[in-house]
Amino acid sequence: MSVTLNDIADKAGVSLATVSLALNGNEKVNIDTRERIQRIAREMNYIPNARARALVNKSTKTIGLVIPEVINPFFAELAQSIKSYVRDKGFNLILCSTDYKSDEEKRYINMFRSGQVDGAIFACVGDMMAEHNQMITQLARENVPVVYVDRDGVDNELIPVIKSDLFSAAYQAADHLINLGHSRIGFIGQSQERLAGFKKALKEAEIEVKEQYIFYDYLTIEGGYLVGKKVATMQKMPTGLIAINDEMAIGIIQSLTANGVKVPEDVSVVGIDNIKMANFYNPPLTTVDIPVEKMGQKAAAVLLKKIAGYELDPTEKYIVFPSELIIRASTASCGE
Amino acid sequence: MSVTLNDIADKAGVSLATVSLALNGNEKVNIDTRERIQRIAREMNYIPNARARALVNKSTKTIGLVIPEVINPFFAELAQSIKSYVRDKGFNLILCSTDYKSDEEKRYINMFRSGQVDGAIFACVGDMMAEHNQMITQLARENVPVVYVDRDGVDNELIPVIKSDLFSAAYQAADHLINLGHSRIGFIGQSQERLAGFKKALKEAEIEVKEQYIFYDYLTIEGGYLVGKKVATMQKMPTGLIAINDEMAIGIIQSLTANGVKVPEDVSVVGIDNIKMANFYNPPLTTVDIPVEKMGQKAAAVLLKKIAGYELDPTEKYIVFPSELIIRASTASCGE
DNA sequence: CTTTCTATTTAAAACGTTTAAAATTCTGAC
DNA sequence: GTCAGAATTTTAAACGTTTTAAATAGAAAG
Repeated sequence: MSVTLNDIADKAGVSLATVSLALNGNEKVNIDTRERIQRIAREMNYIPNARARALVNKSTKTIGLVIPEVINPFFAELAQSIKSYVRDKGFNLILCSTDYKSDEEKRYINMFRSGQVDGAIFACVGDMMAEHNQMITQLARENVPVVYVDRDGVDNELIPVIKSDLFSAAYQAADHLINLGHSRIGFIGQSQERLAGFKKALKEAEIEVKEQYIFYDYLTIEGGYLVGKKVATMQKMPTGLIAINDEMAIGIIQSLTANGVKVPEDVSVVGIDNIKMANFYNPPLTTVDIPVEKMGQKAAAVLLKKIAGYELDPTEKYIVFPSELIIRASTASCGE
Repeated sequence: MSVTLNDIADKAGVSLATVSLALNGNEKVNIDTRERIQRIAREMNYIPNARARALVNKSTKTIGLVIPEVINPFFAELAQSIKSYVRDKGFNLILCSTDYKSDEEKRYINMFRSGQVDGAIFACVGDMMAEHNQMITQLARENVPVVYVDRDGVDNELIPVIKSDLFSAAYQAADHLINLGHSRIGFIGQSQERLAGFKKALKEAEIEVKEQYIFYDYLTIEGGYLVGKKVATMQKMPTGLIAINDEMAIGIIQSLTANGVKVPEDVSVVGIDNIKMANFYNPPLTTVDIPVEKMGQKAAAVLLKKIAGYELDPTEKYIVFPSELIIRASTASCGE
């Protein structure tokens, strides 16, 4: 159907090898022949067959990105930045969203094992069952380059980690609320590391951590909405709330407002991530900025370096990006 | 490095062909041999090489999705729904975002021509230069299955179209504002079809279309923000505004609010798309629902049908999904 | 013990490239 | 005109599967 090297060879009256060499710009083939072949190839509208190339080069020029979902703006931005980076280097991105299902993740891992990609980035969150991590480690042992984003691994030598400072992000958020005079502060999310940062800040301020102010709902807008509902019906509401991501924060604010609780007058809410919408929400969201774009770029750079076969610098095996508090209008001094 | 059919053949003491047949569950190979080979393959941790398979099967079990950007929730949802659908059928999704650049789109088209995917969905918006459409048509002629989403093509026989009723969406939005008593109505966006729907509604109500109320900014939150700024400084503001997508609507509301113009008291704003955030925004956004998820599924279904080599039903060559007005709190009766 | 089927296995080609090594052609020097 | 060496071209293997056609083994029947 489509034009092959052989077709060109026939038309040009040379061997297939010469054509291949010529089209790859090999200096060994005579300049006249080379240009003639290139012209003929152009005329015949030749496009090299990627599948055949992949087989012999042992490379598909494609990398896999595993995330829980695309709808989540944090991961969308991550995907965007990784895509831009790798594309500049001639790679494509296979988007692998798991919908938080471990079976999906396993399927992707097996796909990666089959050589369909040259490397992979895992940016999944949530409770990582041992089995996944083992499978991913196994994958890496089979010499498929892998990097983790915002997810800790067992062996950074094998799988480098690029992450944000989860601990500090939560600490900064809590610290901000404490400085505003809040003492009944809640936390919503499932991240151990962030919870630890939160607790540290409270402890330093000698504020007791109240279990009833800690929620473990889904990390979505809807999850946040549910939490807001619960909070609104408490006899003694917290006056400050920290959500593990901006989407939840928005859901919380929305349901608080719907239930007659004013933000920030009655309750202050802080998000984490600083997604684009945070700045455009009503009220504009106080949040902790995570440099997703930079993280994505770095993760991509490290992955491509591994794919190219270079040794990583020791500093590239575990990179932590700092977070930054962004004060907007969803937080205010404690009114009590 | 990794285990091949040959390795298994050696260990099992049979030929490579037998192994291949056995692992594919071919009934011709003796049940005992078959099970023995399967066991050995399992023990050796065998995974078939996707690259080799792709070459001989002339299929990568991968499809390409071209969209302007992932960050845009509309396209994120589209991507999500297409991904889920095709994955159930054993395909993977290569995410191709163009950042609205035509060169990027061309690069992707060439990649598709090289056989890196089994088919492609183009969901790009904006001004489609003739050159792209020609290249895509050419791609389709070379027997790469292609479908368009929300984008018209020249030849639906060659490239089926799955779209929402762009015209009616704008008509419904305008009609809603008119019913609320508005007569100074603005329109923001770059879609000819939608603009036509908008104009039709005004014409039916015998309202004049004012050029100064029509804006052609970027289809992003920031674009909306700029429009809002412009509107807020007009001596005679429109009292109703229709944005081509919800993100712009949100940007508009945000800048209007920041400039002391109240929504919906002073100005009513209608979006289009009904993204998740629309329901959680403050105020909740009146918008026109586009059934993205269904559209994505349908597009995927049609594409896979083409890939499988089936003829499409005549009804599958041009499918229009209806839109639905969702009234929330960003619109109100005209106060004047 | 042939013969004829059937059941099972295998050899070999094909997919479309890349590339190392071998073969050929060309050059200039003697 | 020969020869060494360089320049150019070609042969052939390799990548790891799938699949068709051919080969072999086994069983049943005469």
